[in-house]
Amino acid sequence: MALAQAILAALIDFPCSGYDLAKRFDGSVGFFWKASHQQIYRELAKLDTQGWVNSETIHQSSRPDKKLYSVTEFGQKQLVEWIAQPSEPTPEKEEILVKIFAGAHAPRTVILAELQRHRHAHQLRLATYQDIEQQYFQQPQSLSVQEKFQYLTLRRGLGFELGWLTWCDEAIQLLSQDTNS
Amino acid sequence: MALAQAILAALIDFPCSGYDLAKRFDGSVGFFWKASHQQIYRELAKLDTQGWVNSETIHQSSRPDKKLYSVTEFGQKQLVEWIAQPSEPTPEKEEILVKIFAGAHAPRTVILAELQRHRHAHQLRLATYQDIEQQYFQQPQSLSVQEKFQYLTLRRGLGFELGWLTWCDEAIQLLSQDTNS
DNA sequence: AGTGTATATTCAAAGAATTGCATATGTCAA
DNA sequence: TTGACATATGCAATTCTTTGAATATACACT
Repeated sequence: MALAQAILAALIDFPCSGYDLAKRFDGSVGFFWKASHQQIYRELAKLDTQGWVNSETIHQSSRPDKKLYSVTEFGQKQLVEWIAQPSEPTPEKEEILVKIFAGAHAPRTVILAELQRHRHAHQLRLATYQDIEQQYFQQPQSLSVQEKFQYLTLRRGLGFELGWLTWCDEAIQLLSQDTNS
Repeated sequence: MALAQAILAALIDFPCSGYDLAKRFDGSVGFFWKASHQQIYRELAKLDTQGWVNSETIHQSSRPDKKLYSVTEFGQKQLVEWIAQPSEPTPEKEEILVKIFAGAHAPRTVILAELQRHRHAHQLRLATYQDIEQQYFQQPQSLSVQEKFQYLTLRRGLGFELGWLTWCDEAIQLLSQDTNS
């Protein structure tokens, strides 16, 4: 499973606590690997016992104590080895496509409403990604190595959302033509 | 979980056995909802006890007996109700993007090789989808209702694969420019 | 004084998925 | 006749994920 590696990838440049990691997952890694805070805490504990990360308890006066996690050399080695192992494209699991597949058995209005909802959701995400692109990635040629890789994940996000948007429009158009079923 | 609904959707027009369903999942529904045969058998048994499907044991002389499953009226009602419930876009889980996110820590050649592998995989899938489009969906305007919905799932598949292909090319191009790290 | 929010971690139970195995029968080719 | 392959279904063990909590501190607002 790639959760361990997603955590290592997020932690490697910026050591932080489980709580911070969970928040970080909402903003960057989470765009392509979602994880709840429970998942993250459990995985961190496991990585700790395996020696892939180190933890250091930080006593805080104004807040609850926290554990600061950082990737060990061994952990980094494991991450690089995992990257080198060939992997298949992750199998798709798309609820909306299951709905469309069975769409002939539901009222047309229901299908169209659901398509509109999705269109809207993807529109919002697209706008978010476009904002990030505007703010941080104006000149793709002059990016640092780190930034180039981050830029590429953002580009994939943009492509995803644009693709969904285009498809939603196509679907709405095709299904609005006739009114039967 | 949408596995139950994916099974209903696949079964509703063509009643069949678990074995046939598993094969069917490889060819159509499986493009957007993967499931192993164990998953399918277990879920069918559950749907049977819940009354969402009926099963009829067919004795075969030349082959092992099989159970023919068909969706009940109650099952169909459940499916339509599920379709009407708003759902969020399925959270992404993409290993290759985790790899790219951590890409600065791995040798550039490894990253490029992995991108090439993915490019190839998506190329193959795109070709498959294009073949299906050529064979069955020449005139999108004159499709039956059933076919329209199937066509739309195919269109999403085409968009997916084309999007991946475009991104792989962009990534390979950007990462080939310099050779550091 | 009470309510809400942010920080910070963890447990327990249930549900889902994966992996590997086990069991049959029949056909076809080497 | 042996081995591989297609048909056909299922169990068991493990792992992974999800859901719903519980616990604790501190600050800000009303």
